[in-house]
Amino acid sequence: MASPAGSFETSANSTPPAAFTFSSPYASFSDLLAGGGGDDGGGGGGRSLGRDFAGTGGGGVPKFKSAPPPSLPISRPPISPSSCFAIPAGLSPAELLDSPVLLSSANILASPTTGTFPAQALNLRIASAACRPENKDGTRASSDFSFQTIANPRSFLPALGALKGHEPWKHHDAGNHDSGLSSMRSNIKVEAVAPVRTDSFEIPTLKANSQAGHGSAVQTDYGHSNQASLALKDQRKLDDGYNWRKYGQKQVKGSENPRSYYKCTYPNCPTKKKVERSLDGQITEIVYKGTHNHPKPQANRRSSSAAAQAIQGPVPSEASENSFGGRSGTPLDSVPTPDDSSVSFGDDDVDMSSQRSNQGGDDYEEDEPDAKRWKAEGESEGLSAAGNRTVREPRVVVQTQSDIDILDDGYRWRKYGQKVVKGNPNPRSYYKCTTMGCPVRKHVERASHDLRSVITTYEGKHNHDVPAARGSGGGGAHLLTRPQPENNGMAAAIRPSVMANHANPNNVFRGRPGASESQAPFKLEMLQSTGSYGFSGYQNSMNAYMNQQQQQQAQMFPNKTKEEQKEDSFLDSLLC
DNA sequence: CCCCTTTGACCTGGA
DNA sequence: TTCCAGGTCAAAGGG
Repeated sequence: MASPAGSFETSANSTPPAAFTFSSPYASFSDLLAGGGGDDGGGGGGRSLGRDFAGTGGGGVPKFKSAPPPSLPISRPPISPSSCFAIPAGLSPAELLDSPVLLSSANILASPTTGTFPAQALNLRIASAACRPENKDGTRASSDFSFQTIANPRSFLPALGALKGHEPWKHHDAGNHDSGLSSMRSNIKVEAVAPVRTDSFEIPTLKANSQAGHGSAVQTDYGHSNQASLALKDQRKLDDGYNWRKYGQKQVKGSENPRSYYKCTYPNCPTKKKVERSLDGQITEIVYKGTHNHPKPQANRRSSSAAAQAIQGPVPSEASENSFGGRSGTPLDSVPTPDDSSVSFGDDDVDMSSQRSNQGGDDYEEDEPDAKRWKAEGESEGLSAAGNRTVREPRVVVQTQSDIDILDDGYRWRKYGQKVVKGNPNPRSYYKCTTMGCPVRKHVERASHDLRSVITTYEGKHNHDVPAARGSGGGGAHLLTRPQPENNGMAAAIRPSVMANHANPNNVFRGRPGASESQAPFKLEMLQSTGSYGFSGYQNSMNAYMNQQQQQQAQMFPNKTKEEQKEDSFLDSLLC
């Protein structure tokens, strides 16, 4: 099966789907609204949801697979990472990635939900691609985009810790006390410490329209693409601080890359990971499953990672507090890095594992993104209050690439996995609602035929209100992730698809027309012409609702609010 | 001897 | 019911 990056690369190199272009027809989100996403190369015009899904089903996949291994257009190495990525002091690259700076172009396939690039897969694949031999014709594929990378993202950790790691425990304790729900899940919130976002250091940017305009000196070169660094990176990717035992390997259909299966060797630790390597040995994908229920092993562990650590060198101390309550043994272990996959996915490491262990589940892996697992979870979770029992009823939202910004549906999501599923070469990002005790998950993937279309499937019902919008005051950095009233009609259109199922009796949307249609998909047309669907009126309710929620949140999470305000103002300052 | 990888067979769930 | 694909098991072998 094609890997996410494989798809990305292929898309870039091979004949793209008709609907996929790298030169965005939309200068802005509002342009998209005006354009309606219909003039995207002839394939998208007036395209219906059904058509999109029909397209997703598979026809293109085999073609995808059959295509020769593409080479990613990479600008010429070597470029110093520092030269290709100038980040103001104190700025987390992760935040940068969430900022409109990197989302100004609709061409960039950022995470549909967070606006963050799927760097986990992306950077790995990019790294792989960078080392890939040239095309048969002796050239690297030309393209209008290139990738850059930060070879040693740890250099940004101080900023990361300063920005994102402040008071992580306090932050979550607040939430913990606030709920009578499971105490386990709420214990740790790693989003501020090692969220998926933090793995997004290596990012694609468009050569042609690199985010100038936003004051961020983002260049577009693939720095540190030499084999040595990549070898080290690969080593680190596998060597994420935990000890793994390989228990299987398979040749996955549709992909020339063998997939290896690893288990964490720690007793009773349910964590597994899949590692896919390209033929040249480069890691192309790492997918984590489950979460560690233990701290990382000490530095003197037997694994070869010691060597990597020696090379890595020490890391800021604040980062070490971010791992397992600061009990982490080594700097390396404790630092979330883009390459430290276990950490990047490991925001679940803590909360989920504790929950699991407390529940006495041995190999129960809540993070299993598969439908199977979800089903099992739905059966076993039972969940909190009666009436809140999870009903895994997929709801699907199709959005265009340019709608990435509105995929923030108001809830806060934590990415816990990613997987390439059959029928779609694009990776499916798995997210779960960060509100403790909330069973809702969603997975997001791009349509196989129209990379600008994003399919979001919601599972379960939120048992809480929509959290207060971060930076709702209009901070620049959140303009995209937190849509503003002028252009967030689609965001509002998305949100109720979740909220409609609220168990909260105070949910102001209870009476919203169509609220009972919990499974009714929001179609592309709905997203593109909100007015015709009466969402403009809904927006008013939405705004009112958000205000209400913000007030509540301000009372419930004063620290959090301050914290986020700090973040917002900080990010705002970067955009000035 | 221990730990790890390899690898073919087996299991399971979905179509 | 059958087929298929993904995931897992476990024996064998190597370092």
